Amino acid sequence: MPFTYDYERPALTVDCVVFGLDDTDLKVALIRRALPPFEDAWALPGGFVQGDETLETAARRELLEETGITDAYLEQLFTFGNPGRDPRGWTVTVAYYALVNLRDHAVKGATDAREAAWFPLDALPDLAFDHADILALAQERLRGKVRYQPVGFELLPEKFTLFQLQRLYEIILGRALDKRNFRGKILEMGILRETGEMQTGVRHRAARLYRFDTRAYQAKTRKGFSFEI
Amino acid sequence: MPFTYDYERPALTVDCVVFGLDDTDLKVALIRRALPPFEDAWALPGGFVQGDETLETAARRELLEETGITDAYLEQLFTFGNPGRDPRGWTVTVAYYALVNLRDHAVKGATDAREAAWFPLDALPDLAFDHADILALAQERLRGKVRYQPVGFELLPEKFTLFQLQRLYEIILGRALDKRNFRGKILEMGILRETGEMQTGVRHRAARLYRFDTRAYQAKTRKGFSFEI
DNA sequence: CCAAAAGTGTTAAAACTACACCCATGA
DNA sequence: TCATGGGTGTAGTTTTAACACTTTTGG
Repeated sequence: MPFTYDYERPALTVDCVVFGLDDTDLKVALIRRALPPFEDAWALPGGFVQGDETLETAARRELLEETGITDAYLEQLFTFGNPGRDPRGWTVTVAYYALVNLRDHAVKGATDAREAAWFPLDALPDLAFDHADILALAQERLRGKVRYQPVGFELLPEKFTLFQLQRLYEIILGRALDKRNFRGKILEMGILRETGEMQTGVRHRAARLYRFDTRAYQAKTRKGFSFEI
Repeated sequence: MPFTYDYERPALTVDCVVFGLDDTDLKVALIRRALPPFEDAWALPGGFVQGDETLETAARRELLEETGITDAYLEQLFTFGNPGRDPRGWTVTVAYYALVNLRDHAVKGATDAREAAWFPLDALPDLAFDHADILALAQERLRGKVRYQPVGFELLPEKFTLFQLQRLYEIILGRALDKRNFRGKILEMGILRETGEMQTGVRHRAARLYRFDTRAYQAKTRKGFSFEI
């Protein structure tokens, strides 16, 4: 059943840049395309938006269908609409970026009979369409955002050590941070709560586990506090 | 000549939130709609994107056609695609915000036989579609952006006094700033150049006129400088 | 002479930076 | 016993915030 319009209309897609963090790297989830164009090339998970869903709903749906990821932190990044960005014709894509923790979303992805894998940012394959541009913009946005909003926690498990948090910032910002200064500053903010639990199964002294205290953060934010690393 | 597709496609529009600054207020350019839906209601300037132009090109074209504004600072804001946001059917809009100085773009706008006018942000009329949401988001984005990037200058004439610049920040941020601290900080940055000229036609002591020094800013930025008010 | 903004320094408090050692644990 | 991170305090420096008066100009 075809659709007919008086004027030319674009195809509308969403694409997701999914960041995950492991012990040493920031990684991105990519899928291998099963169909032309760019058949067999790696690409961002994404697909066509349906007329009865919001853009964010479409992004979450595609994320689930193509990588098995649910409940990710998701935020709109930018809309790419250059003529010529898709060889099939006029296609506009609304790009999102997502933050997940790699432990929970470790090896899923083959759900939709498509191959999916995590790639470290410094060893990316060639990407389909203008997905390399989208990814570069997402990385830049993440670097900017992480300093002024507590989004980094989305990349960690619910309970985490201060060292994990520090390493997260070091990886994203690309520079070393001073341990004592970092710990002092972040604890001073009063937006972490001790869980009372300790790390287990590590081959060094066990660290305290903290949790991000959303309520405290929101309360402080209303009183003029602003997060900054 | 109709266009036929296998799947449903959205209509794609751009909308522009154009900010202008006068002596006391931040204002927004609105146009009065000539056609249904929302006939005679005030709305953001904008319109349909064509298949052979970029999104930004479309935004600039609509801005020119509907308000006569050219050469504005323009930046993509957010894409709104909720089903139901347009009573005519599935319509996705890529919103931009623009910064212009009101002196140069004072009373134009009636170009396209449409009524256009500047409204202060605290006395807005009811707006068509979800344009009130778009405008609110643009204002929030501007408030955030202006502190970390030197975009405020786009709202001023090319040559401006330090007092004009300070008032700009006071208006956008909504709080008073200390004169000596502000002047010290901004001059310290080394991104303003004295023009050697003075204000004329004011009924008080004439102030020095400065110009934003793009080259100095870029050079400093490459060396790690980062703008912050 | 009045109103309005121009222009100009200092000081106290707060925030930031750099820096080093002992402790606990599992391999 | 060794490697790995856990955990802790201080001093010097820099940045920020608060604060008031004289000057110039046009009306």
